[in-house]
Amino acid sequence: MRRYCVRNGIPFLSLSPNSHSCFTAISVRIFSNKSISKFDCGFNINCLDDAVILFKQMVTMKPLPSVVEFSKLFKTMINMKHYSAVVSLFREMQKLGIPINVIILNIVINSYCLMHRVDCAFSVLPIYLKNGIPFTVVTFNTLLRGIFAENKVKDAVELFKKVVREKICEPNTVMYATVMNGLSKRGHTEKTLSLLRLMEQGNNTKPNIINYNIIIDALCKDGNLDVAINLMNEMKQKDIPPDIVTYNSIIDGMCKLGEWEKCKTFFSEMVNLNIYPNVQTFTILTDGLCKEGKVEEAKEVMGYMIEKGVEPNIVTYNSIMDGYCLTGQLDEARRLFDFMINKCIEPSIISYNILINGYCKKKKLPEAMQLFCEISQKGPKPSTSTYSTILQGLVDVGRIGSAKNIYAEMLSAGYIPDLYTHNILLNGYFKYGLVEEAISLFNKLEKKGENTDIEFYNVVINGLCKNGKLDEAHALFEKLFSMGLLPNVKTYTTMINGFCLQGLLDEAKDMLMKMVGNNCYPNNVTYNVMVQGFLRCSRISEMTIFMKEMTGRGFSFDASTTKLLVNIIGDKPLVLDMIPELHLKNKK
DNA sequence: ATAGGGTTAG
Repeated sequence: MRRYCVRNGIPFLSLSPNSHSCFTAISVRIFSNKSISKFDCGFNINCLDDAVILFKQMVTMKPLPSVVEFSKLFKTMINMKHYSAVVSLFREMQKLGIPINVIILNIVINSYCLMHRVDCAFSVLPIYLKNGIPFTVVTFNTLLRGIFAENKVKDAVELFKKVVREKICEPNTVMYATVMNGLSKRGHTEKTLSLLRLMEQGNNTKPNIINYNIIIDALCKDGNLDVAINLMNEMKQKDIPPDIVTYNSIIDGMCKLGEWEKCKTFFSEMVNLNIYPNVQTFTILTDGLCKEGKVEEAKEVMGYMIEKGVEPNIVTYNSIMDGYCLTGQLDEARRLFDFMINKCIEPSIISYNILINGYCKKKKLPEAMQLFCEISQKGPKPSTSTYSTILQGLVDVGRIGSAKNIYAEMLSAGYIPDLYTHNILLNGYFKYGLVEEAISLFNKLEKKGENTDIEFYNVVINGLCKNGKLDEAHALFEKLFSMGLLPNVKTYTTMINGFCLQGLLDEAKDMLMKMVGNNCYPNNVTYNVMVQGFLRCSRISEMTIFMKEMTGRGFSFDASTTKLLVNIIGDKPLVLDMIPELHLKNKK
């Protein structure tokens, strides 16, 4: 029997079946992301070359290795992110007439999806038909994931409906989970919940713990903890006990609302149920505390977790470092950074990004730039986020020209800007009045038709409003619905503000009605924007009524409203007297 | 041998 063997990193065929250092093709052990110190523990594929060499050997073997071996190889290549190479090798297989099956085709589809080439993924479908290979639920599930990854929510939902309606395949819990996750991560919590309810009605697809966890996490991220906890109780009743993921989501939601007492309650509850907090649970706590500026308490949590035998990981340290940056303790952040290195925990690119961001937020651009240069010499490879962070820093100090240069540098270095990058740039262009530049970039990006989300449109709508192009902004807003993008509270608030700035109070009020009608509820910013609109138009009595509703719901005037009040009616005590609540707030 | 859930930075 022929066997594979590796010596000095070079794989070759061995005909010695009894050699201990050799493994059969079936038991080929392939390691990708984990680095392996010894070669004698199996067949290691550590780079693309290894994979290609192995492939070349495999295709010359007689008899040919089974398609299972090819699948394993391809999967390993996917783990190493060599997606396009998988496609090339697959083409090679086809050329050589090597038999294929549904699994290897699904893997090819996944490769295209991971390359963000859903269009190409679809072009694989005819190969199934030509070879008489039936699609499986995995085929469509992989496609759905790919479509969502390109933010094409509407297309994904359409495909899902088509699959169900035309009974192309029977959706299973995984497919529901994929669609639910795709929807929930893009703000469609309502639809995600509807899908859970739809699953409950069917006989074959009763929701499992993963389906519940997806919607619970989405609700928690929305701050809708009441509904999340109701669902958790529902799970318990249905004999699907919540697990560590469920509790971590709930605790994260509670932390972000600053509900520390409830955090503790759930923490105790999970421990009582023998679900032990893990490093993620504790990191949720350190992160939550740091985000509130309570870095010292976060450090106490870290001490506690170590006491309990749970080792902090890089995410934990990063969260605390970010806490230091947020509270302006940049030196402390830098100490911690060095501490990590001393503990042999290599700072990740995220650690660098946090520190760079810390400097940028303090407007210490030279320090930020220096760190940026440092990593290009040693340390982790900069990420798209690193560039975005620097861009944001430059935009914040008004250095649009430098930002443009860095952006160009980023492109020429082969980085693919993401939504954040473009949002920062567009926002910068609009903010400094480079409207032409902004619109031209927007048109270019929109023409590509992918990688846009609601935040992207929020930036553009806001920019148009602030630059006197309300009509264009409004038209874009209306277009969102036909694109399957759901305006969020920011979108509506931006439009309301746009109307208010032009004195179009009635349009602003209509928009407020519209958002509530679409199950999107005004937040503090929305209320403040409305109040400022009323103020600017001196519609004080309407404002008073509106304000009663606002304070009744627990919202209050923010700094910008107070400032406007001082400017407009600061010396008119008579008007102030008409607004008793405000009087109270100002005295506080 | 292929597809699904929770933590960090912009």
